[in-house]
Amino acid sequence: VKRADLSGDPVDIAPWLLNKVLARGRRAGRIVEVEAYKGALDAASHAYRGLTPRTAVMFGPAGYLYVYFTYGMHWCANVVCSPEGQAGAVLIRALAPLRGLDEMRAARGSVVRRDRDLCNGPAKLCQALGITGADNGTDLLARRPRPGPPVAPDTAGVSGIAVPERVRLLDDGTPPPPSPAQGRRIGIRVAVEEPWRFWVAGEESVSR
DNA sequence: CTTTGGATCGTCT
DNA sequence: GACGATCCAAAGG
Repeated sequence: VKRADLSGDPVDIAPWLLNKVLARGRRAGRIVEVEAYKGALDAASHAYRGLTPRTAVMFGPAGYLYVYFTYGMHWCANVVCSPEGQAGAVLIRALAPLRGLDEMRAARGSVVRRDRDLCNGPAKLCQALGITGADNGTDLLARRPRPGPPVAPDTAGVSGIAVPERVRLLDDGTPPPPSPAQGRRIGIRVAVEEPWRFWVAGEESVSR
């Protein structure tokens, strides 16, 4: 994935992101459901009211991860797609699990029975991949994990040097669906009518 | 399968 | 001080 491909109108970028891969360490899933948020042009966007500490990442360059906390307990992840000073983003709403299902299941808890329930929601996929506020501002296009200060036992490699598993956006060659399903966004109170949600038709891992 | 209500806290007014 | 780009358990069909 190239940064230029992610810089533009979120409504165009969103369907383009379908069938790309979101990965962290061994865990990976195919993006099957997204929503576009058009920043200053979109009353439902967190960036609608302008630059705040929370929304700062959205005002930066494209290809970075915007993570926010909601409902007092959940994290959700967005791909920033900002052409020149705009603050657009695409919310990742669901993944079809590809690899590291065992780690996902461990991270999600024993509640989950079916594989399709591991990542079929914006907060569920963050839980499955271990995405939290600590990942806000991550460059999704960075080639390699850079050595970081935090040396946690569970992330330390054989060498003893911490190798944080960073969230990445990958293209495994699967093209976006030629004609994705499209409809209204979910869970918002304003700009409800805009058809800026896109998903892979017939995919079972799309959110309920 | 669907519907309903509770949990819980960062963020901005 | 109000509310949210949600999830889950419980209960009913």
